[in-house]
Amino acid sequence: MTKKPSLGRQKIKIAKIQIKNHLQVTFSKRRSGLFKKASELCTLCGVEIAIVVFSPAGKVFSFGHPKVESVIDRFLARNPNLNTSLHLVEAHRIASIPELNMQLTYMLNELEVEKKRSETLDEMRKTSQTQFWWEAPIEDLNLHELQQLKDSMDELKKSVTLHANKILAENPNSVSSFFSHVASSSSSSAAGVSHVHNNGYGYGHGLF
Amino acid sequence: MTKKPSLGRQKIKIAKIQIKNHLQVTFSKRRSGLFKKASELCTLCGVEIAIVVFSPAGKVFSFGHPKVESVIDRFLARNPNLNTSLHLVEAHRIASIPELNMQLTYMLNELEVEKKRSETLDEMRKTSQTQFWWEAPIEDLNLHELQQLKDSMDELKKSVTLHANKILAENPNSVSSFFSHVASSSSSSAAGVSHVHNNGYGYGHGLF
DNA sequence: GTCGCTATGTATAATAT
DNA sequence: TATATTATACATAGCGA
Repeated sequence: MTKKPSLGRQKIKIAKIQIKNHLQVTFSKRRSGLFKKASELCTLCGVEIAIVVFSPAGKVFSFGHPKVESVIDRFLARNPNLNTSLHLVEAHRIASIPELNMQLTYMLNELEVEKKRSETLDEMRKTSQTQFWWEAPIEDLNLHELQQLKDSMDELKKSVTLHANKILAENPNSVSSFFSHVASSSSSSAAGVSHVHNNGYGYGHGLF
Repeated sequence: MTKKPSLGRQKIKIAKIQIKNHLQVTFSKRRSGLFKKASELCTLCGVEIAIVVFSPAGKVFSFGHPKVESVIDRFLARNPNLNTSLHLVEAHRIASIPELNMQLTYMLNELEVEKKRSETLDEMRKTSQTQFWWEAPIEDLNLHELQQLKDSMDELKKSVTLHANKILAENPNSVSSFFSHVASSSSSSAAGVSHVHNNGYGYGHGLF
């Protein structure tokens, strides 16, 4: 009984595999290999990762740690682009007050965090005798965030102002006292949210 | 001169690497290895793939064929329920527009305080001679939060636009008075900001 | 952070079941 | 189509520069 020994792993060119059966086998093996590598990378280095693969047949395979969606969300949040913007616009087309509520709650959360960080920096500055505030890397970075937060807020305010002026110009006699209570009422609402500090998106604070 | 020969590749346990330098090297090598494998899978099998990795320092690395965004969009299109914004919409109740106005006004007022405080601290940073704190690697982590905030604000702007236009058509006086209040309360600060640092992903001075 | 090096651990091409 | 076997191609740990 002479059995034919395996030739072992053969070298292949990295080019589209033409034999369909080979392609299917190779895809299956390499896909699992890729996901295994990704899993090891997660464990070894404690990183977040997401992999999405569409097979030649259009079937989707994915790997994610901790979850594909969370990593994608994080990625999209930092890489806004035309495609995702279009998605967001579409999402808002059917969105309503509740979503505005969520968004503003989230913004207020961030503002609270920034305020606390800013206060911490102030405290450090006032009592800094053994350590200067800029020697604390993490807190300093928060200042960076604060700066950018301020810029972003300025942008928002500018937009509001511009648009308000525009509307006023178009509706000169539309000024009424319908919303005149807003300014005086804002302080009470401020107390209602000042404690919000969870790091997720805010829920159910009924701001809008 | 006896030079110590390399021990060659050693077997390792798949567990979190504790030595930081070691972890960094391993992450870099395995990340490139993973991307190479993904590239080969693309070429061999002609598939679409996207990989997103957040390093321990919060830096993002990605690989995509043909593009990360296109694959992610395709993935999200298949999983509409996983869209964060739409998911959160379901968890909210409808509230009133006037309260939205209150919160926005409050937010703008708080912004004034935070902006001033930020500017003060910024001056301290400029007069210091220490290394630039924003070059620290952990910056990206906080930047992520900031990006989310920025995105939320942009989304809010878009949402308010839609609703404002809608309400304007139904009740022009109410909307106008709301914006007139905001405009007057923020005019002073707006004048104080001669320019806006957007970080490359700003929307400029787009109107609502 | 990157790259080169070397010895070795691992993935996998071809094949068979 | 998935899994097992083998011999080999490839990836990479440890160490420097």
